[in-house]
Amino acid sequence: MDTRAPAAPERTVDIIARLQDRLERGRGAEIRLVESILADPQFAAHAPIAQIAERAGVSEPTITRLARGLGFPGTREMRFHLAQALAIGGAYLREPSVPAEELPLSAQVIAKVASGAHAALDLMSMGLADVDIEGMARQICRASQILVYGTGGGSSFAAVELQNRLFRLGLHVTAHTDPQLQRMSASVLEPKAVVIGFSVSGQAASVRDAVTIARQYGAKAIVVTTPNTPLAKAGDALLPLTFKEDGNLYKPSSTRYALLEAVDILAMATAQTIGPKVLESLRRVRHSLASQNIRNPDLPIGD
Amino acid sequence: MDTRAPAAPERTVDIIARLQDRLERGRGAEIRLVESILADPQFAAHAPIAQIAERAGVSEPTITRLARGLGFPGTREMRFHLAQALAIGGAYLREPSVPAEELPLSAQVIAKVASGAHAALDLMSMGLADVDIEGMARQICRASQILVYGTGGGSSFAAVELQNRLFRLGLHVTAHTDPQLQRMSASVLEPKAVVIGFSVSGQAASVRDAVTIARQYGAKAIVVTTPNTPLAKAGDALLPLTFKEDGNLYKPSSTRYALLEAVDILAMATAQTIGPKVLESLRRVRHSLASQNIRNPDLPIGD
DNA sequence: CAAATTTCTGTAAAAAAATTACATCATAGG
DNA sequence: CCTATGATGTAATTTTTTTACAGAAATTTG
Repeated sequence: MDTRAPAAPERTVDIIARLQDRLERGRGAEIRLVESILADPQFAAHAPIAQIAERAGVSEPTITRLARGLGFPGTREMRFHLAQALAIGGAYLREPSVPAEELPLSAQVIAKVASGAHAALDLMSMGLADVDIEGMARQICRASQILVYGTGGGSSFAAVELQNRLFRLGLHVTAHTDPQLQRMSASVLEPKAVVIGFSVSGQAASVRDAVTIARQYGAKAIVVTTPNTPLAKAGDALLPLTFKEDGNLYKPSSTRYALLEAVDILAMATAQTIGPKVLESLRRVRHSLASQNIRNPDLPIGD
Repeated sequence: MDTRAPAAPERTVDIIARLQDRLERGRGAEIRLVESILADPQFAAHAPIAQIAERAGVSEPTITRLARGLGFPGTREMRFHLAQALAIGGAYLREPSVPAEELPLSAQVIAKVASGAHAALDLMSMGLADVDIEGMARQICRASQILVYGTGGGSSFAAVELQNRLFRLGLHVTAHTDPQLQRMSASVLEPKAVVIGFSVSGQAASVRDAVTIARQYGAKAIVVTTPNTPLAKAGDALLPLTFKEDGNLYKPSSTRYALLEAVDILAMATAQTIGPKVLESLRRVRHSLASQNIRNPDLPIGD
């Protein structure tokens, strides 16, 4: 029997992304198979394995092996996930194969934006596999004060958003998007402060300076940025930002979705580390809003 | 052999509705089976037929018969449609394929955030099928002035973000997150202005007021909000916000991803409507940043 | 550069799953 | 109360999937 344990599946990433990933890594027969599945996923989702194998020019066991390789227990599970991906992402599958010109403009725009966003999230998730997020969360919730830095469209947005998420947890957090304020605030830190620096490019000088200054005064620095950049090297702990721009100039950068994911992951991990007592803080935030005009408890906190 | 031609499948009606229909019409064993499938469609969509039969307390052929009765050639097809229906219904959206308890905390957090984000995007995309985004884009790019309103965490974030995206296109756009400024600015609009109002709840009084005031002065109003809410009724054109909160209190609301998608769709559609001359505006924005420290042309504009 | 080892991949056999054929049982109509 | 129709289960059959194994290809090592 083949006793290799199935490779750890990339559990958070959708099946199409995983299949595309295999195109790079895989070998002969598997590549033919994956190409064939991606070329007509609809077919692969219903057809018996024998027919899929025939079309792809591979043997039947290769299909079972692919399913296992992707982390599924068998082909039935792989089919299930393929069917779901098709239902959802008809648009975002195989961008090039759909002659975009034939669709109405609205549908094209939706497809482009959604596929870019999904792809950005998937890529980001994949790069996070070996990151010690728990450790970062522990540092954040032990900090006496938290300063978040980010400059420029995407990064300042992420910094502000992280401030919004962390203050709800009852933490002392301040975001600075102004370069001067970043350097200034870093030089008057409390002891046991933690700073968090965002920069997509990893080049933002003010953020790097602020991080460096903060560390000189004994603060810990978490940086959310592209690996092997000046900022990445300046921090204590790196949350790597993985992204790929698609060069569509009309479409806003999908990297913002990856940044938002990074923010949410830090915020959620911190909330869980603090534990149930954050629920009280969240309840109070909600309560203060309830006095306004928002009654539905299913709505997100704060509109 | 059973020579009855399979009944023509009701392609227009989804499988869940058809199953519910069977509950009325059907007989003993079939009813038990359908009840069992509807109780846990997840399971029915991937379990082997033998297990489904056992749970429902029916024999295996009954399942094949049900599938035929619904108009499918066999159980494989029924499974396929069930999986798709589940995906669309949002009951199951890119859940990790492995029980969460076995994963380390970090991986759980990543999985929760990522699957929530994917789900929010998918749900949003689906609700956009019949929306006249082109029309909205035309109005935006013809406007003499654009005012964007949003109050509260998610909605103000979206308003500011849309401002960021539209000013890059060379448009005259201002976002207001302050309730007083919203009402005030709406009452001093230029002729041929367009206002865009964001509210997740659809209840935000200041946004609704501003939209109403703006329309009294002849401006067109696009609203991005939940259908059938006060704000939705107050606008000229609705970009419907479709979302479902999952009740995980530790996780930041995934609805922000849907808002970001709405922003990007409006921005991209507008950019395309304006056409190639926006590229010049975008180039200038980039150029002004290049004088700073950012050299890599693959990076998103503005970090 | 050849030998050895590891990794792929197909064939064929086995196991599992789904379907068919048929017998039985229940039920509605006479 | 019997008969006829249709529903349901059992068992046999067919189809589909998976496993086991062996040969081929690729990679590493001496």
